[in-house]
Amino acid sequence: MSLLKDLSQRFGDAFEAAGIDRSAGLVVPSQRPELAQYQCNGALAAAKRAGRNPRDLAQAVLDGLTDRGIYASLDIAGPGFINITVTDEYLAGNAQAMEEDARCGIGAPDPKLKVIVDYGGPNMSKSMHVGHLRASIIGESLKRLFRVAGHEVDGDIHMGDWGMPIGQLIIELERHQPDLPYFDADFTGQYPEDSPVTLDDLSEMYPVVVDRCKNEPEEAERARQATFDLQNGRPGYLALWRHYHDVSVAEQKKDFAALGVEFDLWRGESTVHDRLAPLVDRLTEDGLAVESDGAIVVQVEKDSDKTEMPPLLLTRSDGSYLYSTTDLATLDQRVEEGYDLVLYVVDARQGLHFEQVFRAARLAGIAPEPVGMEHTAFGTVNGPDGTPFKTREGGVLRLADLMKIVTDAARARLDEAEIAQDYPDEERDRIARQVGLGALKFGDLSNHRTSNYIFDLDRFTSFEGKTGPYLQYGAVRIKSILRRAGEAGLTPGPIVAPTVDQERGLILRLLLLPEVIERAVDVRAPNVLTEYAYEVATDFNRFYEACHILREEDPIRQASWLSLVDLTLRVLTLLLDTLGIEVPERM
RNA sequence: GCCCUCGUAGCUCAGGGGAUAGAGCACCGGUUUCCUAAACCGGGUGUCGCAAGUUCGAUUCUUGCCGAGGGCGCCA
Repeated sequence: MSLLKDLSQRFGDAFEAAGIDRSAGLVVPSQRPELAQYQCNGALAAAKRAGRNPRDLAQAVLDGLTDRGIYASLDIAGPGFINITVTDEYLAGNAQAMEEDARCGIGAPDPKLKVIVDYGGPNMSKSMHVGHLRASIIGESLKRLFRVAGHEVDGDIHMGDWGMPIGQLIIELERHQPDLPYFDADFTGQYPEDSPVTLDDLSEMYPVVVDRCKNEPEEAERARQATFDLQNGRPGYLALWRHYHDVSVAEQKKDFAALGVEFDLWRGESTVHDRLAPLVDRLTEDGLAVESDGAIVVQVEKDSDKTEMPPLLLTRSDGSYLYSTTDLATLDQRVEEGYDLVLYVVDARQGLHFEQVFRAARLAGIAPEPVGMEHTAFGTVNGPDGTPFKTREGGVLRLADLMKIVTDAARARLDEAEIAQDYPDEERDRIARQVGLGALKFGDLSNHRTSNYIFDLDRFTSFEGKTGPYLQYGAVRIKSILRRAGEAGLTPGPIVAPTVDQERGLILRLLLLPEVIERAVDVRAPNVLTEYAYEVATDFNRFYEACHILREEDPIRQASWLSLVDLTLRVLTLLLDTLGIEVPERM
């Protein structure tokens, strides 16, 4: 059990003995570290409900505490705060228990959930730009976070591969190469095995055709028709779709791998295409889906709505399907597969869409009440003018280019460091990539998920202060110590009571890990982890300055410190890994 | 018009019913015969957008207003 849970239980017992609900015993880290290590505020809130004096109640709680030997001091402050400081022996015992636990004290979740994280995947045909950065790394981080917390988790890219963009790309290719067999409805032979286009071709074609469809209604109509034909199984279009799909996936697998993003499932809208018609039929038979202006819709408004809620569109008036349809069908599939919680890591601007889909899913019984559906929204990356970021040339910044910029900056920093001179080129390249990506990911993830933030290249290419590399550097320092200690034949031993402030501070920090993980899971926010990881690294760096492990003469103390930094390294590595940040061996 | 998100230090951002609201950057200064100085130590700044309300206590919750961004049936 974590230290905070242990203390909370002890105080809960004492509150119960005083006739108050045990939940009042919640113990949290002190907001005034110079006064105490922990505090319990329960007496304040409980006293007024019970009609008692807060300070008297706090005193009664203190009187009712058992095992008083673990406390170094207990006192009542101000209107009724209980300030708690524990003994160094108690701290050491908790740290030792954490060091011995394979999960660093992170408890099992209750209940354990089967979770699917939908990263709001990219459309086919588009190479990734900075806009995709947030969905990818926030989604990846949340997936890892839930896994670390003990849940069963799958990450699904959920590609946008069955909607209007495909129809648009079909008519655009036909415009360029009308003689290809895919466009001949009467063609009965074998379609070519090789794709007629590369992803670069698709990337070029896409904005052109989107623009034309916007300005020319007849082109938009053709794209709609092509989408409809594809969705209804026209063989040439299906064959072409397969090519589009394969070249897109091949490229995206490379991009995501370079970014360190690993999907368990490479599904997409097309995965559920067989379920679309039956789903619409079913909802129509149930009377839930109705015809409206030629389209089929589900009315999702509630009496409690303060404003009109537009219906969810299941089909266009031509009978073709939209992403609402595929999202609903995908949800249907996920519930069948036993997922308890679905997280949609998608741009906040799609909030209304998800509200509609979730409501329709509840109404239709697709997702019964216990199944959680959440739009884990994230904000936009803006330029200095407050609107979505564009490069100086007015285009989008490609993700691959951004990664090169940060890697080059890290390499330049490495060149300045004398210590890196003798590293093999291969290792230097790897370090540059790890550090650059570390800066990039930490910089992005340390913003709160939902807030829009201003794109600042300097933030992603600076490696000092509150940055990813600061954390990596802390971990590297520990690896160096452990390496040298090993060479000197030193071995870690039991963690003993701390005697130095910086040592005590580090232990106090490390012991908070289980609650930090819980909090991050609760609010689905990686920045809870970045904040804590920075504090851990800072506390370690202070300890490092104050306590010279290899030079320490007392072998008991030295062995204890080796265990302490080993635990620190495990915690840091766990946090960085959850953030998707790698730790080099040296830097 | 309605709905959603946001408004915190010069800049970029955290935080959150509790005591004295934090960090990085920037600026000034200090630390290296010692485990990696991508580090550490010191130096100061706030009408927490404005106004009411709930509360023993509000920057945090509620409402209204102002400002920014976004969304509102056949795009995703």
